[in-house]
Amino acid sequence: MTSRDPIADAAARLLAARPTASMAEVAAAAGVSRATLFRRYPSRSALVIELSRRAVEAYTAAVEEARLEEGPAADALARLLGGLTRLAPGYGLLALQPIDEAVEADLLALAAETDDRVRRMVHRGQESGDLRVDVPAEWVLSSVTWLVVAAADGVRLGRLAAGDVERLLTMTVLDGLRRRGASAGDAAG
Amino acid sequence: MTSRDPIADAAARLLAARPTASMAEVAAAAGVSRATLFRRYPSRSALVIELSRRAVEAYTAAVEEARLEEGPAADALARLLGGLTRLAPGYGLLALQPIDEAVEADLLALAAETDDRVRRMVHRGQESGDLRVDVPAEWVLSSVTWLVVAAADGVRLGRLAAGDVERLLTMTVLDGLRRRGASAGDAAG
DNA sequence: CTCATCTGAGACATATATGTCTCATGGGGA
DNA sequence: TCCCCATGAGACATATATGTCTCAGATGAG
Repeated sequence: MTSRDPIADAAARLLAARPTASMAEVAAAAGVSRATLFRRYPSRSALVIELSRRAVEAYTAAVEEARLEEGPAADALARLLGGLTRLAPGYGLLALQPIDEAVEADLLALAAETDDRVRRMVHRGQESGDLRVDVPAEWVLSSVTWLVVAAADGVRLGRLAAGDVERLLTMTVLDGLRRRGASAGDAAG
Repeated sequence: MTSRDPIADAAARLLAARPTASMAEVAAAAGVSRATLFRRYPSRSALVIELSRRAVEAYTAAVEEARLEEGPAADALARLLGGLTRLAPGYGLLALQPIDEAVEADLLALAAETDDRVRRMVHRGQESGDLRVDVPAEWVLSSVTWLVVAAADGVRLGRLAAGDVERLLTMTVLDGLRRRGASAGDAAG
């Protein structure tokens, strides 16, 4: 996950994994001094807002790139998982940072449009027989979001190989959500 | 999730959902004053250690109650999910609290024995043909752990009904991890 | 070589959180 | 009714974190 701002990237990774980290620790993780961090971001709150904005943008971009309206829903879901797997190490648990409520409301509103695209993909998959109908789109959204965090955490702890997680995720999520009887590669049940 | 100590229960729930909450906020959530909280737990660190100990104990008890050595592994996994679903609201993200490294090492060692029981259940399920063999036990452990957190989070946010989550989890996790061709209730593929 | 820009280090002020202590109050048991 | 225990509230001290500022040094461009 790359961005134009290595300080923001390092900060996001640290705060995603360690929500209670101080600004001194964030600066150290970013390889700069506290003074430089504060030159770039005037407060911890400003930093968290910026990182949260980037997280929502990255999520929206990943959903865009997954082209959820194209092809079988299962394939679209696989593409989505690929994109989100790349985001999770840097953004996964950032939502745990305290943030101004008005800003949070704005960000949630932005993310809501993107969430809706995912829901619509789930619904069309259920209508086409591609995805199981006994699972609400809400659960698909939640489980996908948290499983990419699980994958990132497993890699961070050295329990999973980074090269394996996308395949594992895709396999297990698809088999958990696909309609019974459908298999990988099938377009019909 | 009930315990003999309502202060500890409330503290665990708050810190699981909001890792950056202060002791004042913990006290408020527990319905006691800061003075009383400090009478019961001499420091934030002491509180976090106690809550972490309880989390590991509860995890161990849930794995014990799931009787992972009995019956088909898929059934054992379903029982485990049921037990862990009840734990997640109170303990899910508690691991994000900073804790003394020596204490953490002790707790990890305790949890490791319980983790091994889960791994053994996965292995015997793979040997018996009950669970898919292309997914490492590590991923089973990770995904189960984080999906129960996802379920708890979904309920907390009002997106999922508490009564539904165990069924949704069990269905989707089992279908994601079961060997291809096996179905609910089957003992053979 | 000079100058502008950026940075790190550390001092300092402020804010917040933690932890301690004291006193008044309330509840329950004898 | 009395006494003991537990509690809340708030004051206070200490620690930690945040945020600001200044100065020296390094780097790169002209």
